[in-house]
Amino acid sequence: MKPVPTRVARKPGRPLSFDREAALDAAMRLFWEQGFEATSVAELTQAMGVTPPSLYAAFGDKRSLFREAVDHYLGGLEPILESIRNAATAREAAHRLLISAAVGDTGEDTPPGCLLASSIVSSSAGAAAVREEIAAIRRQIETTLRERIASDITNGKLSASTDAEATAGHVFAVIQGMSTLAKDGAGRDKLLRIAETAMRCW
Amino acid sequence: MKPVPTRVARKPGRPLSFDREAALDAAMRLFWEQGFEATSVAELTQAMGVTPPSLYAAFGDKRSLFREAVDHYLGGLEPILESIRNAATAREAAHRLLISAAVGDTGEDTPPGCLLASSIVSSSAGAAAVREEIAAIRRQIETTLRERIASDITNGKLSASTDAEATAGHVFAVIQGMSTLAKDGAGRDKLLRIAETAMRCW
DNA sequence: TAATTTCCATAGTGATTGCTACAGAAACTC
DNA sequence: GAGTTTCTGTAGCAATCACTATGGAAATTA
Repeated sequence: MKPVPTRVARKPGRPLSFDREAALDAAMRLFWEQGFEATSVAELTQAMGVTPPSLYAAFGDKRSLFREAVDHYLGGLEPILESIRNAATAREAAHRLLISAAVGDTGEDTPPGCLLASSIVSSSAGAAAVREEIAAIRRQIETTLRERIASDITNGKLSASTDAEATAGHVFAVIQGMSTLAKDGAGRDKLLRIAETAMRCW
Repeated sequence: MKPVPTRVARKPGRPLSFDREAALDAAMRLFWEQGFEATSVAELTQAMGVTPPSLYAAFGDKRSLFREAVDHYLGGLEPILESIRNAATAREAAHRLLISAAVGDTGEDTPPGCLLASSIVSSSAGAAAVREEIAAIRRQIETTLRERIASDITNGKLSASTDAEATAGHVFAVIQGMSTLAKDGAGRDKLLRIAETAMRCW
């Protein structure tokens, strides 16, 4: 059998005239800074360097673009959950989450705060469905941490009197809160010290 | 001199046909639930039982109404700051703040979460000024708590190695975060246990 | 080159945004 | 009652919202 010539998988017709990844990154930054509802499609097209029809052809509607931006921000949800499950101890998992949040909230060339924590905390009735999607992601991370804590309790690594739900909830509350503090002007050093303070209750 | 008859201070002309306080309360609840930007004036007028011209005559514009709603929510900022300053210890002040937040975030006939914490965390460029006003209130409360902690350090009630800024920031982060957790479905019991967990780092 | 396929720019859709002009109704003072 | 003052309801303002129909340009394959 003659080998089929390795054809470059190229679709017929005119190719995209813009860098899809770069455009998505620009959209992510805008959502990160202003939130989902406060960011208009007009602002998005301008920041992405793309006209409205191209945006809708490439990303669907505003909600789909936002979902993709969130995924682009997280770099996939599953790796995050896995890193929690695979940490040596629950305490270390929590510690890493807090430090990552503090650092991520105060990047030099990214908006302050956390996209996941701040882009839809309140919403109009119309955007309630989008809000719930993001809330589900937040809850998934929290749940995974709670299960990791519960696992350490069973293994004896943590005191049997530990309240897994409250401990995970506390870590998560601090993460959410640090995002607002960052948006209100707090710097990386302060956030890192808050993270260390939060770890003292373990 | 004949005493001037104690005249009831009544303005001439037709009086307001609606209860200003009740209308403000309705507006507060809507802002509390949906946030500042996601709440439209049309929704407000409907919930308040008032037509647009009456709303604007009584409260100015949407921003002024929001400011008044925030004040109505807090019951004045100064009493809160005073209760922090007058607490027996900084620790007790923090404890009370956390418990009040947990309880306030989970009222039975009020929206979940905290108006101050969740109504403008992100905003469009146009509402950035309003956002900053609320951020200033948040910072004032945090600063007052930090000063109360610093005071206890000087008095020897707290270890000299205590990081006042990080400790106050931690309390504040938990308060902000609990609001999001409440909006995501957490109940009062869970929030109260998170508050107790947060106090363990003292 | 011809045919095909896809993308892009212009322009505009109806709906909603915060806000207000206008006219008339209502409650006051005298 | 007359006159004044203020509030209310209708109706609509320009601007913006998310989104799209259409015609033509561009890059492909054959």
